[in-house]
Amino acid sequence: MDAKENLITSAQALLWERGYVGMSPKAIQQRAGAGQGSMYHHFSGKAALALAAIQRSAAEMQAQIDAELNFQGTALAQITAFLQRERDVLRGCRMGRLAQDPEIIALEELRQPVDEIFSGLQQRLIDVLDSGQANHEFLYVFETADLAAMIVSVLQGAYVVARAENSEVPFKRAMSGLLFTLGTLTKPAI
Amino acid sequence: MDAKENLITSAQALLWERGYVGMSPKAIQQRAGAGQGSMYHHFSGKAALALAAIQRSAAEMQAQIDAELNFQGTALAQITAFLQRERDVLRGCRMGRLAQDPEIIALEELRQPVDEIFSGLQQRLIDVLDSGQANHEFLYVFETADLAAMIVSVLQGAYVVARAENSEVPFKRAMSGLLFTLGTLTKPAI
DNA sequence: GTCTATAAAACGATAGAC
DNA sequence: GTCTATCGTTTTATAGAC
Repeated sequence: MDAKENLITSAQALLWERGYVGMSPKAIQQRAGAGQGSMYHHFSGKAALALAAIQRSAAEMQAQIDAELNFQGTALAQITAFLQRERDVLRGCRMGRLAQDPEIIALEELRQPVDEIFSGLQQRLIDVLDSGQANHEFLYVFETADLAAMIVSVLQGAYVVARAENSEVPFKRAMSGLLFTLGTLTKPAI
Repeated sequence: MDAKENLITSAQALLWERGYVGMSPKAIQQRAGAGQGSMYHHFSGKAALALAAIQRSAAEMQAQIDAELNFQGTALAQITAFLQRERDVLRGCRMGRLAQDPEIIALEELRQPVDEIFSGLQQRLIDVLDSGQANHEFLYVFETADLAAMIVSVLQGAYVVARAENSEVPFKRAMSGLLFTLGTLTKPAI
């Protein structure tokens, strides 16, 4: 087993569960099955290890997003598929979790990967919506950047509300509401 | 100055900024200008003080929501006014912040006030949307619970994305996108 | 009610042996 | 590379004087 790898995956899990503030070096080491010496040999400290873990998580998410929003089918079909993929709702979003952490937000280098995921996802959605506009899939001309920001926000907010209520129900409702409203943009009222 | 009051408002601020995990008794005391003895005289410990602070914050938010969604004007007008009120975007939502905290979610009594705020806000929005449906303000018949969950989620998620990008821009875009889509539900395509 | 003293454990890291 | 020992600080209290 590669201790350095174990430390990174361990930190990834703890950042997801407890955030930067709630993650201690000791907890990382125990979960990784590594000692103090090992951790401080591979990383200069908690911040450096967290950076490696965040970058890894960001890369994993980016790969998933790239695979999902792949420009096949209509804009609505792509976005629907993206929104309906299986998610561990009550666990929340790895990146959204970090956006709430005061230390992540305070340290530019830790916030940057989080920023890039959200900026990149929005741009991807803008591209999809723009192609939908070009193909006249929508009944309206709209600011695609606004719709993209709204879609990402529904997803992030639905995780938040689900955790608050300790239930997947509000998440599913928010997705249904979003898919309904997006649907009305493509077909006229009855 | 009432030390007990100072301790509660101090804990409210720290919960907002740093969450339960990131808030230490010492920090609460310093911000409140109170000593150890004072805090432990008024509260049995960190959890008890946090509960008082969360309940206070929840009550304040509930009062604000009640004042804002007050059944005057059309459903769209009420929701628009609610969404457009001034917000300290980069500070985020007090309650949404707590929903991400592992210790808040783990302790039923700490999560409950957070749950109630979100459940209550959704119910309020459902009532507003139902009255809009009854008055035939919309072009569509839809599941008002789904739309309510979506609206609350956009708001919560927009805070998250704004913090991730350290910018109010995505928040404003999400609001614009939401108001546009809600608008299309009330008037036909051109 | 508030103060100061005390304390066991955890935090975040360093040092040096192996 | 990993281990153990050590370190100063912070955490989350408790105890008892005032």
